[in-house]
Amino acid sequence: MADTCIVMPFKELGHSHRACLESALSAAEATCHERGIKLTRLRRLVLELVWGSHEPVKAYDILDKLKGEDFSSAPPTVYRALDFLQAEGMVHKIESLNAYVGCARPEQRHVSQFLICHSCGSVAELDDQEIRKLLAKKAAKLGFRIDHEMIEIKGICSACAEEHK
Amino acid sequence: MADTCIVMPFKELGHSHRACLESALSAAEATCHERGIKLTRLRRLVLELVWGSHEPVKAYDILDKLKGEDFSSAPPTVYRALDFLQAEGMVHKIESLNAYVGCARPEQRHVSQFLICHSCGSVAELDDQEIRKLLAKKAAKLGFRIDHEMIEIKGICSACAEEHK
DNA sequence: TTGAATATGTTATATTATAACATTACATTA
DNA sequence: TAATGTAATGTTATAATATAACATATTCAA
Repeated sequence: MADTCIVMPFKELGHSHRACLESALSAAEATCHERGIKLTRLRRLVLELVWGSHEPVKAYDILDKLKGEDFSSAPPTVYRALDFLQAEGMVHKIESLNAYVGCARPEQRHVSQFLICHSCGSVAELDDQEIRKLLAKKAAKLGFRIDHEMIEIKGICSACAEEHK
Repeated sequence: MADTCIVMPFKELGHSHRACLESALSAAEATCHERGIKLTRLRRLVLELVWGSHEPVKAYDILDKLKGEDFSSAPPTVYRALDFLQAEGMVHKIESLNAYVGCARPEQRHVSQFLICHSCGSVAELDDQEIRKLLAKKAAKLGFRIDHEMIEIKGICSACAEEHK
């Protein structure tokens, strides 16, 4: 199964979230620079807040946290920043949760499959060509042309399964 | 690809929606009878409204249509009916649209993959074992135990593709 | 330095969904 | 059939999510 790219694994033991966050921020900076777009202070801050954990973050929770900063904390502020970050692949929206997760690989456009642990709430992101190919094949069989795929799988991650054994 | 069960195809030329609706309602009646649960007048009406078309229907649109009937048209009325219908497999929620579609096979529990045409808005439903198996394999590889899968694919159905040729 | 484009602020409101408690309908059985 | 319990629905209020529309500020190129 060399086709499975794990864009973001479930958090492992000894995960340094500080390093994780910093790497995500530099990837975002680099990508913006490359694309000639701006990671403004607001956008960067929202991105940091989304990256606060590996659990999906809600727009209004971000909004609350913005209150400590010198930004307007009216809804459009955060939704606009999220729209930008989404469009640039720096965050993904989890549709079934109305929440957002950071993406570690904004520079590389990809199609994600999300695994969501409903015990610890954390999310892993895959970019699996085999899954995509199979879906494409099935769709083609029906004459359907795919533009966008939403795949969100809920269950229990291995760490949580261990714990409750 | 004998593994692909098309629970609900895209609407075909000459589709008789009257027959389609009636068949869905009898399937619902039969399933309720079998399970010893009640398809009350309200639930039946909401189910009919969801089955008004092959396009996902919004809760508040159903609510508006309830206004003509002698039911309360406060939100809980419709959400409760939808919750019941969902739990019994008579409707499915399309998470990426916050909307509901009818299911023609409530008697047979299944896992759906939805194809959503963003030109005509209509939805097809598959229950494809090959897709499920592949996802199960990928998840197992990561020690993830799947409880629930949401697969919503957006694109252009063949009829719409023909039309815009 | 001015004008166009982009980004953010602000106010209001739309949309989606649930909590909490009251009432009604209905089936069971004493 | 009256009493009782459960399921279903009604009602009021509010929570949670998201966008419209217009105002202001910033940036940057001409």
